[in-house]
Amino acid sequence: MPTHCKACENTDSATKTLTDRGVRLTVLRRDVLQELHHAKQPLGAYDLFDNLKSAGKASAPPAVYRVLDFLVEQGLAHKLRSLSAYAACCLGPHAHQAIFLICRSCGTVNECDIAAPKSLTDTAKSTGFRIEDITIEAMGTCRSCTEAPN
Amino acid sequence: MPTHCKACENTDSATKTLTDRGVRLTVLRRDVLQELHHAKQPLGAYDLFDNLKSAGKASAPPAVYRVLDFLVEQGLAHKLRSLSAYAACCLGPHAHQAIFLICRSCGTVNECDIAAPKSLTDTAKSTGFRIEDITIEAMGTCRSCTEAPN
DNA sequence: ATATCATGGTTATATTATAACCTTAGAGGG
DNA sequence: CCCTCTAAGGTTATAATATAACCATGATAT
Repeated sequence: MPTHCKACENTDSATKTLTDRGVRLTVLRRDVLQELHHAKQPLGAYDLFDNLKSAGKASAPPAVYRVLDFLVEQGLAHKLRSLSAYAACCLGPHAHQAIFLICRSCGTVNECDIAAPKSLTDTAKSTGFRIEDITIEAMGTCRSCTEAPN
Repeated sequence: MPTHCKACENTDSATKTLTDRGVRLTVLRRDVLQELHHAKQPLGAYDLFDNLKSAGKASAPPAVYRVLDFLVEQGLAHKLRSLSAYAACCLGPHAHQAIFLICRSCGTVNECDIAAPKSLTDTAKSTGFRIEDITIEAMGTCRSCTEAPN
């Protein structure tokens, strides 16, 4: 493994963010985050669990779920509800509205930093609904899978 | 039960749509749809199953899941991924982009008929991603729960 | 040093969803 | 009207996802 691994750099940078926030960065948390950063696709909680387990790094599912909740809370990972899976945030560790384009065919996910639709925030505002969390996910087929179907 | 039940009317209207489409409307499908229309909140597959089971109308979970898939396909119901639950579509049986405001506190859901954010469709177009299905859900707190917290 | 609290371990189980295979019943052709 | 074909549903078992509840450990702060 070369020194210049983009995924590791991302992990390091996220790690630094946590430290700066005064939040505790444990080995397990870092391991999970690292796995997510190295994955080409979102990983299910049990994918993560199995990997960490094999490496002698995780004990049981609850540990993994706790870490995932933590990472999502900290804005370092996202839960993709359409997949029941998790992905490292690739847009910086600030809270943001992320939108996902998920390819049904190859499973890759494209995270976009676009604002919530105005019509949505307008509706919320006019009905007095306080938005706390937005999920926006588009399932479909990415260009390369369209052009070179399996 | 009075003759003028809004939920029943909705069910009838949806029912008619199916018939017009030449799609088969079975007793089970109608029962599930009716349950969804009468529910104040989205129902989980097992909520539906338990209710139908008690009424001697359903056999086992797969039957319910099959009906739910069917109803979603036909645009008569929606799956709310944030809740792992299902709600009758209250906007007409045409395929449409629905957006949901889900109150964490009282569980009620507000279905809005707003278009997908332009920024999303633009991004998809520019990257060659073919969108097949969009999930947009906002979790939060509705006005009445904000004003009269439990 | 020790009390406190966040973290993780552990066991068990809840909840959501589907695979695989068989039976029934409705639609349509003869 | 009967037969065939197929869509729908029944049935059993199990997979996949997630959490409850309680205990052990180890960092932190005074």
